Amino acid sequence: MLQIYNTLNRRKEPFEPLKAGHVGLYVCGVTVYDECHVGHGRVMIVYDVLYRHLQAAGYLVNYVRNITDVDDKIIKRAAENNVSPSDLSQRYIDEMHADERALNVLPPTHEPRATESIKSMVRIIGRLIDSGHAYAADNGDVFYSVKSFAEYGKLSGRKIDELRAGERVAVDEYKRDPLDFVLWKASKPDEPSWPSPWGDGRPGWHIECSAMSMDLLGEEFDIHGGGADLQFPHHENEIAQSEALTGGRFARYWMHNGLVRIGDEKMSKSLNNFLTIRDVLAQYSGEEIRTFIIGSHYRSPLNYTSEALLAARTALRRFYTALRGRPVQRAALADAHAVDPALLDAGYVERFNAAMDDDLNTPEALAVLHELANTLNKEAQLDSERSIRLASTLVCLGGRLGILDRDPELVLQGEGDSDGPTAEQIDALIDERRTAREAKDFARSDQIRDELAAQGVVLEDAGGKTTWRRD
RNA sequence: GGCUGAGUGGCAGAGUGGCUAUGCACCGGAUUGCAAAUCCGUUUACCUCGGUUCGACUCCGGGCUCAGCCUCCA
Repeated sequence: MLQIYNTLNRRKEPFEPLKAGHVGLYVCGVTVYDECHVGHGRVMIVYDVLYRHLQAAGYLVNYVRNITDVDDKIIKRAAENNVSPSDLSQRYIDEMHADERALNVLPPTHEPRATESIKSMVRIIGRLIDSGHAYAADNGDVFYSVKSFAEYGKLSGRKIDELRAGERVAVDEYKRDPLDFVLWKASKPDEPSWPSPWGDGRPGWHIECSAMSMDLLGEEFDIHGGGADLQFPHHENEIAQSEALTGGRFARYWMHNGLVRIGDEKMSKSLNNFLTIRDVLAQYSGEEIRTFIIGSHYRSPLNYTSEALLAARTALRRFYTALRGRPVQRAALADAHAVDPALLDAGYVERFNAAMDDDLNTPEALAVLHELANTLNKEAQLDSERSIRLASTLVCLGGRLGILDRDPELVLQGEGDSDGPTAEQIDALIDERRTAREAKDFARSDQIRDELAAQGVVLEDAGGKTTWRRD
């Protein structure tokens, strides 16, 4: 049974969905004013792995991940670039989708944009004002009254008094209390705006997620996820708005992924120390990035280093080497819910599931795959029944993590790699080398191997045959 | 200052109140014409000080160090 660490209670809890067999999952997506960086990539991948695991466990998952496409930064960046905010956000949405494809991230069930749910936001804000949880200020802004919600702080473990003592909240003359946050922002003349009972304006960030999640998942739903940096104030505010509105529970399980660091510091736009997914893709494959991400537990901080990326590359090469030449019925494994158990090794599947059920312990799951690869390597015969079953298990379980779904031959031979000799040239040299070896002309044979090695091509003689791969 | 969380072998990174994590690296061996890949074996741990316990890296408390949040942030 799946256990999830619930930030609300600070412990692992058995996952019990509201409605048997169904899961409503909401994840805070990105604000689209720039390219996605590795930290965004981690969110995409972590919840993609959760999505895949839930599906494999037989759940019908309604996975919602929003797009914030109205925001101060978008407006500012659009003005700088002399384009409309909607053109700017559309451009970065397209780029985000390209990044996701490169990282083998499945599209969520719904990907709502904030600008498509403005009516819901206005309705919610109106009700919050009616019930005394919000107030309209004289300048057209609407604020949420934090002290009107007794449980404020329950997610992040803060108390209103302590926050107040911090004295770091910006003072705003229109706020009744410095802790209050904006639900609706009056717009300036040249900014995007929508009509509302409080004048033309646009929504605050926090209300967007409450509106979109409730629109698509209902007032109460199963899992809400996002980066650890959103815990406070964003998620705290979502809870305050939503539970004040409905009087009931909002999300039942709160999941927070750890942040990506670089040089022991959080990778972020504001620190300007980020690498975009695109930057990294110039050097490493999406699958390598993905393997790097799932190599640590999702709640831990993760340091970005080239050593770690190279380690991920090595790990993948080991898996693909183990799979090379072994027949696998890929088609039969494609549908995660409907794999015939007879095709798989029950022991490894069980260990893998146990790791994943333990709050998505992907490093442990990966360790199981390494042991599986080891067992597979010991099975000398490529097409024995056992070999096929083990290889199928490796591919199937790898697929649950979103890796190992490519043709080993193509991966090892550097699919799409344009530098270096062509496959035909390599094959010709291998032929020549074989002739030399048969004549015991090892000088020539080694010369050919060295020349290819210098061009990044590694030859391997095994079982009387020579195979090659690009390094 | 307050609130979270973390400190594991050369590196990355799981986990457990007493039993091999795993991968990379290192060393030795098998295999190979030599390599590569693979297999086998070996070495190196649990921040610190107390407490609980027959026994703690694992539980409890103090300390130290680090990170995140308290302002937009995945």
